[in-house]
Amino acid sequence: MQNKYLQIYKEIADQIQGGGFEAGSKLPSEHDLVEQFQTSRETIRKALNQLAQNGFIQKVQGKGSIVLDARKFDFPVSGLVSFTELAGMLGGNAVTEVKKLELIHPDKSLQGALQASPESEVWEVHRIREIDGERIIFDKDFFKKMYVEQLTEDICRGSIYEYIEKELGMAISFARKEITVEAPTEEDRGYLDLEGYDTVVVVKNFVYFDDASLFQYTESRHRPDKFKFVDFARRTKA
Amino acid sequence: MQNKYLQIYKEIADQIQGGGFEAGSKLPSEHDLVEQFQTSRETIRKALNQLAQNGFIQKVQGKGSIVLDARKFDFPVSGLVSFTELAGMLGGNAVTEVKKLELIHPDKSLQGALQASPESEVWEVHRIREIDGERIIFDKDFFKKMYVEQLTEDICRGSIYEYIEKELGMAISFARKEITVEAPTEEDRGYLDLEGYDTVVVVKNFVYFDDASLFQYTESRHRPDKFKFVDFARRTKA
DNA sequence: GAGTGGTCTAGACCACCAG
DNA sequence: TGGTGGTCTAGACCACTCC
Repeated sequence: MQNKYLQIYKEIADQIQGGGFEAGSKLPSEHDLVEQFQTSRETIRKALNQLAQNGFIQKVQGKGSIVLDARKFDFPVSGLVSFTELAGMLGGNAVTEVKKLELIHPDKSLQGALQASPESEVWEVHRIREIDGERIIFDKDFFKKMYVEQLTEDICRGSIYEYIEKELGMAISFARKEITVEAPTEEDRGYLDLEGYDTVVVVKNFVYFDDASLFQYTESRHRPDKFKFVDFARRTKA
Repeated sequence: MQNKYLQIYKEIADQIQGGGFEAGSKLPSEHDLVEQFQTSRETIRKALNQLAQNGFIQKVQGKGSIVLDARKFDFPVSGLVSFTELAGMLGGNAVTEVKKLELIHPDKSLQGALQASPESEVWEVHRIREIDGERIIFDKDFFKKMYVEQLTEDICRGSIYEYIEKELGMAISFARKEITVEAPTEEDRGYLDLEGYDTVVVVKNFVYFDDASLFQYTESRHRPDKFKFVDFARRTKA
């Protein structure tokens, strides 16, 4: 165990999710929590700030911390509903098919997106995501080879993300997403079961490491009817 | 003037945006900043955490704070590219047309979305957003009347948001967004210049006040080719 | 080992909300 | 007026990076 404020965060978060605190009621005051957890007030405040950022409570000056209804928001609190979550929601079976797995030299536009030189090597991965036999999502990933030496079809069938964090021990720090709607390319038509839809939802993802270096560029191309994105934006104070 | 850490945040943010710090270089250490601003380290750290959250810097333990290239990201850092920003980007003229402005009693689905009783009164506002004569966005807004007594066409032609924060002095605290793609309704076809597109991008917005009460529900329905959403997600530590 | 950011403390004063 | 959260301080120790 470590990180006292994270322990406190987890304990309170569990209590809220488990119904230990009623939605709409108030948390004990920071002063009370200091006594309860035998710690300093700033540490309690760090835990409460995490709770507020993650949608568990809402802090109101002069009044207290109001417990929000965490269950009202079908998870995740924020972010793209991922392929496996989507499959779970729809109750279907999820299959990933790797269509391409090659080392390439980046072209002009990719050099810009990845901040890579023309001579550098880049993994290009194409994956099709199927649910109940329907090809719903076409994922195009580009990784700098200097960060990921080996990439196999097996790894690609799972979550490349997870592989990198767990196996390679590199911390993915933040990501910038852009969502637009475009006309399908020939590639899209070949890969996806578009069923008459003449648009695809394109999610462009720029993923960075902890040291601020750009690591991955991904395009996720979705059939429009199966797409859902959820964002829980919050004005945070420090 | 107040809030020392916000002043420090602004000063450093301005320097980064003005090119005073090279992208990729490092900020002075927290220790140095303590001396420079004659304050305590925790205050400096609050300012730096804000900078990190807003995409100006990236903190790396044991190394320092790396300056990111703020200009690389066309603004805003995060969030829906709003109507007026969109108009600015496209260089066109923006016009808002108010199609409906009425007090209604919420139906079943709206009662759920707004957490309102059937007897309560709710403002319903329909607005069409035009750029260069093309009707691009159809905004459907619902406000609880208990929060906003008066609403005029004039107010609706501008930003209702801004009106509430500035005039009514209520602090809007956080919002939950859901983005999906749907087939256009008859209403959409009547209001928007869809030009053959057979989808609309639907952004559902749930807006809350500081005291965690739900205040507004909005549906923003976009012609797909003019839609863009940007999200700058970040793993934050406290 | 020197320097960096990450956590934690114990106390202070302020701004805001309620009765 | 008493209780709440918001800011700020000065110091301590730890974990990590780099030489």
